[in-house]
Amino acid sequence: MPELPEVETAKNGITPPLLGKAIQSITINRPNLRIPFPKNMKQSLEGQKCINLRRRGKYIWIDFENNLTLVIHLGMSGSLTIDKTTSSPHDHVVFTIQDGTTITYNDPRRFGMMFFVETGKEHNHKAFLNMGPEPLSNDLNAIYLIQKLINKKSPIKTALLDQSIVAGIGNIYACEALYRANISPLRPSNDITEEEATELIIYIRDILNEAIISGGSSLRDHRQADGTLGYFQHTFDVYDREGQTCKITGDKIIRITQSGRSTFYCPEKQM
DNA sequence: CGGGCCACCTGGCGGC
DNA sequence: TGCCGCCAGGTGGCCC
Repeated sequence: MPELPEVETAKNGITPPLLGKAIQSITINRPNLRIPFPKNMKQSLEGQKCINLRRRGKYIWIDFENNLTLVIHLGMSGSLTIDKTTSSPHDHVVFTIQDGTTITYNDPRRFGMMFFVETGKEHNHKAFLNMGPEPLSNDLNAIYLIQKLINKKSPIKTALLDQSIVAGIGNIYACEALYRANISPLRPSNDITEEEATELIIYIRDILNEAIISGGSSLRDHRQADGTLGYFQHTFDVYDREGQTCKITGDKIIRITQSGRSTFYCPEKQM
């Protein structure tokens, strides 16, 4: 599921059942996801009360009373579900809350991960040390962005996927934001003007905010924590629309490959 | 050091 | 129907 809007949706979904409550028990069904589970994960969290939930980029941060923050990344196919009624071989971790509510982490491809950081020292961890600003905060602005792009020859689409430039943007929202901003994904990063950067940031924020309001995008049947489907995918302008017509120009949406990943765009609209 | 490529995994889909 | 290749919302290691 997981770019910023889907991660935000997942975090918001598990907040009501988890915030202010203690973990009663944890069942871990395999030794690892992309990396091994912390070997003390069960012992460290059982009986601990959750005191805050945060998000940084595509990572969820869950703070506990014992000064440990559980970091969860959903990889490509991870999801968190409250009181899941059907089980699957890919239900890797089940958190049972003090009132009996369960939160199940499911991840068929197992590209996700969980690890601990000391609360307040998150930024010392290598995952966050070099992470760029949150796109929905004022830390992302045109001056900053231009300065990051000025020495980059690689295409702007690739730069938007670089988490050290901006946090949380993935393949869908990079394509969609560039479409709205009328910027070709092929444009060299160092070719982007301050004016264009200003516009691009506005569209990045718009698209992420709209997706969050829609409950994120539900590709491949991915669901929100309460089991409902996000519906932002129905409003994609270019992503996964190869061969279909651009809603603005009427021309065909093209799919190309950049750095090994699909890019969708309208060559007539995006220059 | 920047950037491209590939590996990590499983599953769904289209083509033959 | 069945098999095979290709593709998938991410990240990071390796190699030029």
